[in-house]
Amino acid sequence: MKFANIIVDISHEKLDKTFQYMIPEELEDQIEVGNLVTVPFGRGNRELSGYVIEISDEPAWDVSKLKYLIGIKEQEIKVESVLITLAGFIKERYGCTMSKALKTVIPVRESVKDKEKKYLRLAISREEAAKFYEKYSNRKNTVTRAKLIDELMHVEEIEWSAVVSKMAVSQAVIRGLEQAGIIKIVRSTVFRNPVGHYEQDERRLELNEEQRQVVSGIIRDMDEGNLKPKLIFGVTGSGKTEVYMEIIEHVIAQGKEVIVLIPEISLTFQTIKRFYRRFGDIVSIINSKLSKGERYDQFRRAREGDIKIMIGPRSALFTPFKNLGLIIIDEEHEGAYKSDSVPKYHARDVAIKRAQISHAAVVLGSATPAVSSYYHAKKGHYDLYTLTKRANKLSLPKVDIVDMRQELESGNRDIFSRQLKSLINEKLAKKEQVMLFINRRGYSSFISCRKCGTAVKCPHCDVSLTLHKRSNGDKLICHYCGYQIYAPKTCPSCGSKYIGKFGIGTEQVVEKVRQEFTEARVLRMDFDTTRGKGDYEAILSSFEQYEADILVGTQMIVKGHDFSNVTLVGILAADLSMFSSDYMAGERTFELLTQAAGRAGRGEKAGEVVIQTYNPEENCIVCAANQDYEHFYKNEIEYRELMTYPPVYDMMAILVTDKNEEFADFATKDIANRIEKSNLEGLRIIGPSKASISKINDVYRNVIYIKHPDADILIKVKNAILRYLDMVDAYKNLQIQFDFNPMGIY
DNA sequence: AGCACGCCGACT
DNA sequence: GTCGGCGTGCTC
Repeated sequence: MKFANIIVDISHEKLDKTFQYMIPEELEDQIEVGNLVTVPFGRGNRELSGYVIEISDEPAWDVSKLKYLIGIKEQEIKVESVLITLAGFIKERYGCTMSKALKTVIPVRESVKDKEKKYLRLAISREEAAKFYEKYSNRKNTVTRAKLIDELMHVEEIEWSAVVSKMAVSQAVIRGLEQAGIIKIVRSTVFRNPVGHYEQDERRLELNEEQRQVVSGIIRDMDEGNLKPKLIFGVTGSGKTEVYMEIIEHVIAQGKEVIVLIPEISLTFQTIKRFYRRFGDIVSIINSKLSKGERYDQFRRAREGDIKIMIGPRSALFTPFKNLGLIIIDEEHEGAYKSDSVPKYHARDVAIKRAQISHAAVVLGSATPAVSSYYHAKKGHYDLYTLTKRANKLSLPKVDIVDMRQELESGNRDIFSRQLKSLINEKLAKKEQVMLFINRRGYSSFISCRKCGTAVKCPHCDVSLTLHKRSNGDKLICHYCGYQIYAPKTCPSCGSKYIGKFGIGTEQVVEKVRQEFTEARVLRMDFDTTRGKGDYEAILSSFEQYEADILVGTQMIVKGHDFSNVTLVGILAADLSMFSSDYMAGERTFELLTQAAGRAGRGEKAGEVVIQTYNPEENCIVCAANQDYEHFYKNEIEYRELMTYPPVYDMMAILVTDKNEEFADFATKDIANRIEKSNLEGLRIIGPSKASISKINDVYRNVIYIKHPDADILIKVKNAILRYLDMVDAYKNLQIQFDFNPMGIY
């Protein structure tokens, strides 16, 4: 007798566990992990479907209470079984429930109505049709019938909609011919193709020597069965995409499939077009703008072998390819690869896992590799390939660091340094464009009292409210819970009139730019101005077409867009993201600055970059200015080693939240004590402490960090905590969340 | 989630 | 005495 552990296909917390069923003898050798099966469930034995996630020889439950599963719903399991194994990995490592993990991994079978396409065909032989054609064309009132038959005799099959719209044949005619048995209507489900159609274009760029070496090296590794992840460290403009395409071509030629991950933000029309041109219809994309139905279609096309290359963000990782050969992660350092909702998985780790299961290769690419990736490459866990030459022979921009403390000392209290100001004027005069980048994260514009110093905070969250200009009166909005009030005129805590906005946001920068450079046309790009569907592209293309002189924006302006006429990039405040005690702040700042600086001088004209900062000696800023990754890395990894932070140690954040502050505190302490008592060698515990945002939406947040060089130990601790919480009744409703190697600090 | 069971009030 | 209101708890 064999037993199957099954996750039932219902999304509810209470059912979020496995249920064990007996496997009928006749199904015993058919059932595998990954099978979709039907089971009797509950008192009424209603039939539910569920996934088999484990098969065992021993019952884990009172046998008299076990039922037999009914049958296998779908034979097609190979892909699902890979994905379910992947879900198991996600559940285990990132600490979520199995059904949550399954839901991220397997596309929900929505009630998707396939778009039906109707085609017309002849129902009779061509010779017979010719007779009818004769007959109809000789009559006066049946010319359209004749026309349609004639067409069908030549092309065999026409789309219904084309017949009606282009040939101006009415429905009555079609129906008449159908009833006469001359034509038939063929229905077929068509998959929605979000890309549209492109001509394949055989022209390709000639690879340079360096690119060729990387390509042949990686291909050789793959063919020899060395499936260690490959990291391509290629400077901006070194032609990584060309390298990817060569490797992809090799994999496709072997009859295998490819997943290409790119950060959502750089999923631009150009990128897609490039892939489409090279590989044609076997390419598809998914992105967050696709509807669930469209997305499901794409996955189904992949599973049915219609497409071989899937391009998309994080979630493209779960494309149900049956014979996956390669996963490429472009811009692998991007924070977007880490999910910010549960399960908080990192696409890089999950990709490596999936590749391992399917014996596929993983290629990571970046101009500024994540510290952890470079660390793994140096340790020999990844194979390192480098591209040092800029394929298009552009020179690096000239970067200056301006010490804003000195500006202040010499009496300039403006947000623009004198140098930046004069450079902007210079560029404007030359009819060149300028990008101004403001790092709004962690320093948005809030209102505070000059007298008592308190900032106006959200009553439900432990954050300052952010000022938003509105025509009907300025508002203060909480970015976490959405709470909003009209901006007060006096300080709510001391009543002082000296209350005002503090800090800078994009809106203020635009205002200041308009004051300072009255002639300049200014565009703003941030979260607020890109909410609509095509907003993002609209702003970029408008700037591209020189409809503005200055583009002011947040992080999103620095990612991957090349404007040939931009010759100056101003980084208004480089250090704003470094105020926190966040161990990744340096890495993020370095990446951001390097990327921002890289936006200048992408055309023929040389570029200039001004970095304004209050910490001009800070390592990440100096290295970013010099475009010196190696030096930055060396410094950063020393710090991580010293502090035993990832990637040197693995780290798990344990977030404990509850509406009742005392209870949350008590529970967190209790959990921390349990961990401490376990006395695991080498385990380091930080906390318990309040999260840096200690309250969101009236829920109190505490955090504990545990660190250990071995990720498996952390996972064991996590599982022990979960078991403990399950045992204690008082913790039944306690919310606990895990984050493995978090991208920052809570 | 969905269904049975159960413990109350208002009906034939 | 019975029908059905929804509140509660379980589902291998």
